[in-house]
Amino acid sequence: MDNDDVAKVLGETADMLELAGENFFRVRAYRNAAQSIRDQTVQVADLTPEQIDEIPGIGADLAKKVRTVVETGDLPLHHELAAKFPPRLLELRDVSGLGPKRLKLLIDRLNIRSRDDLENAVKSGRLRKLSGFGPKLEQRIGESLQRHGAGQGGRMLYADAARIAAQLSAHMRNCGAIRKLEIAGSFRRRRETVGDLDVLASADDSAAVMKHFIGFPDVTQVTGSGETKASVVLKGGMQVDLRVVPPKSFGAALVYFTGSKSHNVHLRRIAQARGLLLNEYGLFREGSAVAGRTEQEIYRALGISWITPELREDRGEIEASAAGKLPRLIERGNLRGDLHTHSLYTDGHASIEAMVRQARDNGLEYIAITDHSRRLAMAHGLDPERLREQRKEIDRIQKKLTGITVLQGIEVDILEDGTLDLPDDALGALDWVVASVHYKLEQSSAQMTRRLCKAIRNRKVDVIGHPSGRLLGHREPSNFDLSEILRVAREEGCTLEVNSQPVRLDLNDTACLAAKRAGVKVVISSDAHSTRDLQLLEYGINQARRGWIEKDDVLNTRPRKDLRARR
DNA sequence: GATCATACGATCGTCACTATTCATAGTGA
Repeated sequence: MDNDDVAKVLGETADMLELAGENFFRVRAYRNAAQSIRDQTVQVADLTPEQIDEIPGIGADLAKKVRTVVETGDLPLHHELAAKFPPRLLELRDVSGLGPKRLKLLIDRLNIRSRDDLENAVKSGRLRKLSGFGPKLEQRIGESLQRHGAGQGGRMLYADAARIAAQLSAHMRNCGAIRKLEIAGSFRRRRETVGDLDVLASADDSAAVMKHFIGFPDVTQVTGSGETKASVVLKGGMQVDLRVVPPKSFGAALVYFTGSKSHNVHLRRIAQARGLLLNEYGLFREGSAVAGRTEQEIYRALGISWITPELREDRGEIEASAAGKLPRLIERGNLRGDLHTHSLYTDGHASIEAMVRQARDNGLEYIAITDHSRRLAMAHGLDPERLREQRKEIDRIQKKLTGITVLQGIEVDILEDGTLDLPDDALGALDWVVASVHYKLEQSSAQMTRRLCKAIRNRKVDVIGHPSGRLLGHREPSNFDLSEILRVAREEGCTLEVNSQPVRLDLNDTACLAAKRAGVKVVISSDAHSTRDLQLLEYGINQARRGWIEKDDVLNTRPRKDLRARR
């Protein structure tokens, strides 16, 4: 059990307690504990009960329960509650417009037990007849269901897939028969969501590899198993396919299974034009192998240089490679600072000092603390008065700590008319201003374009945070005219954020590419709400790399003194 | 269920928006 597993049990317990009508504060205690555990940088499994008790938000009772979860993988309370509700109920948690109260009503009155039940109830118009429901709610719920079903198509966030991939790779490495191992597919291309994992192994004894693979502890079902191929379903529903190939074909298979499909089609066309045949077994001329052992070998034989998986979408990378003009993509080591982070002043879970120390330990030269502005009441957003208090604390910390520069920033809300949630003089006193939209995201494209452009034109604004506002699997991006936004950003010298939260990754890859082509700089930021979150930069980097972003396209690769050319 | 602290019992992020019972409950950030 790692921290995320433990947190998941507590979080689900909270959900079910809430549904059972439990005291709201008890529910929140479980939720807070789950969050606290997610924030930990050490594994709770390695801690004594006393040490667990010291984690904020965890008292004697929950500490005991955490130990139980760690030791048994389960919690009696969780078990008990789960027995009271339909087994597939938790899949309804994320439906927009459905909270615990309405969900409870649906279970009790309409005997809704799954997504399918709910979908049928919506279709037959039964929802609107319930007291408290009406046509509009019914429609909203129907739309949300559709978005979930179609939009993500059962895909998992990259970060979640990465966790599974790491565990699986560790397991597979214990298999002596394996010579080489890669997880290919969209995971290797670092797409923002991943449908399934394609594991590729090279070995002479494939039977031994098969056996070892099926023995992975999280396997719940073996859906196929032959001599060189096996498919399993893991706990949590992720499908994993394994292919075992001989070493002489490993490179070819890796190209083939990494994709994308359109990239592969393009490669095969090039092979054909040269009188070659490319497939998953190798590159052949008149039946005899020309290449196949490594990817490099294959690309070289096709007359182009190796292309990093993130670029393999047939968006011009093959032409660029042929012309020797592949971009030198941004790397984690290029980033000097993080320009979007939160602290206890609003909805962060760590003190400013803790955030700064962690950033320094991570090798950053500067960090901007950018808490929310007052419009976000739930986060206890800052007004000018509290901003001044925060400035004093930052100054104090800056005096105490060397080796890192602390900037005072803000994540100021862009109000619905495009004005900002704080007056210009308050913003003017700050070192860094992120401006973001957090509500009324469903405006028309014309309205949203105007709103964002107005914010961009405000000279106090340095960067637009998570520009589209999307939440993968939960909320569609808002509509706006990207080329107009880019035109104005370019004109004004304003930058756009690549937010590294796994559920955001916003700008997305194609928008990154559009920004680069429009001459607009991006800022890659963690939007960290805890010290642990500061590591999320990795995911923003992935997305930026998929969007052809190079070091010079990214503002926070510059030294602190060169950050604000704009004002 | 955790935390604070007149040490047992009170307190625990807030507010805008939506839909419906049009003043209020529920949700969402």
